[in-house]
Amino acid sequence: MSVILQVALDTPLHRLFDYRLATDTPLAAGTLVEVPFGRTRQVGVVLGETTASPHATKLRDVLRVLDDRPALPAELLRLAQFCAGYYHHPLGAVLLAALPPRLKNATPFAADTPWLVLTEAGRDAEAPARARTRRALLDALRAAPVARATLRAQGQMRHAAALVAAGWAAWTADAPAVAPQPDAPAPVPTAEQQAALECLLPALGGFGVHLVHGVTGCGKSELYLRLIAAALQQGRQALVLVPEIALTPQLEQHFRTRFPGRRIVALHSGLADKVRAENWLAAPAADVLLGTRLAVFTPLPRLGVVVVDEEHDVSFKQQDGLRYSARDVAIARAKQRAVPVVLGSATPSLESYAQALSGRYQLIELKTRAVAHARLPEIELLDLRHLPQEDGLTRPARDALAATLARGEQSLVFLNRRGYAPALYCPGCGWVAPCPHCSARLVLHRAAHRLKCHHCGFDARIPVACPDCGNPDLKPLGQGTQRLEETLAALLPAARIRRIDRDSMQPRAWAELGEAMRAREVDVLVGTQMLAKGHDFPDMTLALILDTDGALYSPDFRATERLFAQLMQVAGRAGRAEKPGRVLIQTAFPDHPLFRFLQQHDYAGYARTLLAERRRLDLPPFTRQVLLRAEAPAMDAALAFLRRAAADAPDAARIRVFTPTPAPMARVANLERAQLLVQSASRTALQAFVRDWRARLDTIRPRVARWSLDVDPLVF
DNA sequence: AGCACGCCGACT
DNA sequence: GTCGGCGTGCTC
Repeated sequence: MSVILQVALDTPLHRLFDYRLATDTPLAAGTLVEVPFGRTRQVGVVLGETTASPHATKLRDVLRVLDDRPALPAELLRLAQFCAGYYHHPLGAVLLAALPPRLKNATPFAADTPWLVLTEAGRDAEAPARARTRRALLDALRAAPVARATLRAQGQMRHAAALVAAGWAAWTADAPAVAPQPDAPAPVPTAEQQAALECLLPALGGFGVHLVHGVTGCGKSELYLRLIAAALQQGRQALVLVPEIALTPQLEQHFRTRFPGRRIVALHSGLADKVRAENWLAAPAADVLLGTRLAVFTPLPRLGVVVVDEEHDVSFKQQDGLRYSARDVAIARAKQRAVPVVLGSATPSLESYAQALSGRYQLIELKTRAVAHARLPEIELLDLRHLPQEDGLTRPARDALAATLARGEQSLVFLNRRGYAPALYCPGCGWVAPCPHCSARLVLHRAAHRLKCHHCGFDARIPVACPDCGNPDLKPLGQGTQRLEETLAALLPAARIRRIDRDSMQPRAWAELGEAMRAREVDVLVGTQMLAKGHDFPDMTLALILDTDGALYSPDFRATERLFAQLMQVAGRAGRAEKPGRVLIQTAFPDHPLFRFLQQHDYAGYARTLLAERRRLDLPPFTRQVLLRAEAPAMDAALAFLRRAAADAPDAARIRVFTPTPAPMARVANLERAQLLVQSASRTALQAFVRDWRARLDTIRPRVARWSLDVDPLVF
């Protein structure tokens, strides 16, 4: 007998494809199959069966049912369905984006054995006293099975192999249920944490979004751990999302010491394809799944609670392909599964904060630092209108750096401009090196002997002379992190200086940096916004912030918002120990209201002010950002089309289209780029408008080269 | 997205 | 005469 299968494929086409399959037993929805598609082969997901197809004459046969890997559970199909609708992305593309790369590959995947477990013989085995690592591993196994990936990460594969060879341990596909091992004792909660727990614990068992707004060092993690412990106690699973790979190993370690008897699995893009597939397959049996944004699409049959740490972090947004926000998908998933989701941040995103103020999310505020004696740092403004600068540094800034070094403490210098200098200019005629592909200026990278465009990636050699007047004496203009590093080296010859920016950091160098900081091998950290997130350095007592002024009065109000969050995070880095921290900010606009809130460490006040400002400007609450890229004639046609569609929208929808910056068009890589905000007072009207408009965009001529929809709505 | 088909300009 | 540019259309 043969059936017709409806298969979702990874194409930009918003429809399913029908295939014939000779079979007697029905295939479950979610089963993976390999099918011929055009002249290629593709892995697809079976979503249904029919007996008749409108494409009966074109039907081709399924090549293979991929029964070496489990079918996607219904739970995940539902989540993908939501994402496809919400992000206007083809269902097949969503489903295949959710799958780890190795499982998208049709070549047979040997279901592996990710868990190392203790054998009967190993239970009472005694490892030689001298083999300390082996003994420790044996003890760890007595408590709980350990994942292969963990052993690999800890460089313990050799010892694991030795235990297996001795017959004391074995690799298995599923970690067997372990003898219940008590969770490690939790520290005594502060009164604030206790109050927060009294709100959160009863929320287990039902959907709700809880926004934990807590200052740096307030003990948010302890709150997560207690909530997760409670969920685990009920036999449920926890999903924990963090913004960066760099944060997963240390967090994993933290969880492992707190929950020695639990199965903890990590998932992020830094894992090798095979490990990632193994962990994805191991997730249904795990207790805690810890990972970056991609972990939000992992099967978790007993999901009990979701935690999104640093919820404001932009790393949760995927910027290409399926442009999703893992934070928002996490909320959708929690809603589908009727479990609570906890969003935590010292500087919540405005959209989350607005939801909390309106009462749709529960707001939990932690205002005191849990770390003993920790005080919030003093924030001082250095007025650039009155203080002269030398190489971008004022006298008080220099003195503070020298004094901090003399005390043997660490400093951080924040300058959000990588490269040597943001421009190269000719003192003879005023020429400034422009990017030939876009409207930006080229940035001087002196060490690499290049001029680079930070917008479109254009890259050229440094010219030997001015192309306009022939002057060979071209000068760097302004300060970049590389030049600042040079200046600081001259100013503080004894200091050990480390630069942290996209040019200096290999993707996974954070752990090493943390080590170096703790070992006091670094005196001064210089860097860009990369410094604004992540790690705590206990002996950092000075943060110096340079050149914020561009973002202060940027026409894009979101730039100012981002700046505040960054400054808040950087300020939080200073003075976590008993030593008081100092934050110095060089600015020509000390009267800007942002600084008043910053000095009072009042993020909530700042957020409220911004939200009030938006209301005053009568911005409709629901916003979607649309990015278009096209050649000029196509862009004109697309914009006209969009405006007409907005004008034609029914009155109830009140669709508004506007460009957020005075100069919305920037030339990037020879394409016009337009950034548009589409707004409406009604979320559903906006959703319908965008879907309709998107579908018709494909039909306008000349064609739009590329377009994309930003991931999440701004709401206030 | 890929990939082929097809219709016009500049080359050995 | 053909090589190849990218506009248009198709994939069960």
